[in-house]
Amino acid sequence: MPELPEVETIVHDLSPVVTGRTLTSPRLHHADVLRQVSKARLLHVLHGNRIEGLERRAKHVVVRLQSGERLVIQLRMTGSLVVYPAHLTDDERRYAVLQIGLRGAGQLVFRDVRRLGTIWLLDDEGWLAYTQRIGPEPLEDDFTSTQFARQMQDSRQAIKKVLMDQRRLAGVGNIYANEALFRARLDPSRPANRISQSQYRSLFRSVRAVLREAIRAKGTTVRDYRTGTGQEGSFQRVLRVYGRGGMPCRRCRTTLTTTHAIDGRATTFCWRCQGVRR
DNA sequence: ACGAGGTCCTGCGAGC
DNA sequence: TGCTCGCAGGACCTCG
Repeated sequence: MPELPEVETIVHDLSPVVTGRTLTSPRLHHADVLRQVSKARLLHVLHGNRIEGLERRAKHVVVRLQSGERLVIQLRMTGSLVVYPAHLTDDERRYAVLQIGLRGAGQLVFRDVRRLGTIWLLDDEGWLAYTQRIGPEPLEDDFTSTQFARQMQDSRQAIKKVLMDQRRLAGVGNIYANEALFRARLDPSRPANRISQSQYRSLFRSVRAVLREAIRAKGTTVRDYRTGTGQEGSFQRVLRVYGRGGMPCRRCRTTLTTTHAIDGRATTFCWRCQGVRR
């Protein structure tokens, strides 16, 4: 579920709460979420360790530990990360995958209903390999429209799919891909290698604008997503296309269309504004 | 090398 | 009411 703006919000909210805390009695309730680390090793490394900082890379939460390792959590569709008081209610314990005591500040809990989320424990070398597989961060100050176009333009695949390809660009998922393409007035199914440089400039600005606005709104809550303080985001109120199939285009009142033709994911667009052939 | 498609999970709402 | 089916914000892996 959470894409770049949601993870940015979670990290922003939780960072001041968890940074500098010593970790106590970690508990893992579902070992099937682990990648490249055993349960025994994860618990051993976490216990007594200290959180140096909380960061975001693409859609992933990165917990930097004093020991030098990084605990990486991919929230995927239904994952959430929340700090609860020391004792969890039954509701809070439900779907808990990993809970870690924070000395003096309750518990850090990774919850995930569908359990598609994953947990990684990486040393410097593992982290380097991990982060190098992911494309550039779209909101970095020095990221340019030219770089952006270079990441996409060699593919014959639909631009929407390419935009969501994490190896090409970090952090854009289905919601913001739909929104950015609408704003740039681009047909989501257009092959990436058939998009002009000026259209790439427009898409670049749209991607950055929509991500920034969504961060300001603390993310988009469709169902499960909550901020680090347990609140709903508010960007769902101003979505222009995502989830609005059958409703009128906010720009021209034409009925919006939803298809699953691109990579099997819900794609909503305005055929008139985005120049889609019917 | 690239792209298509399957897979990991559970919950929910629609439709019968 | 209760069942089945399809769908859901993601990313990885295998196959061709």
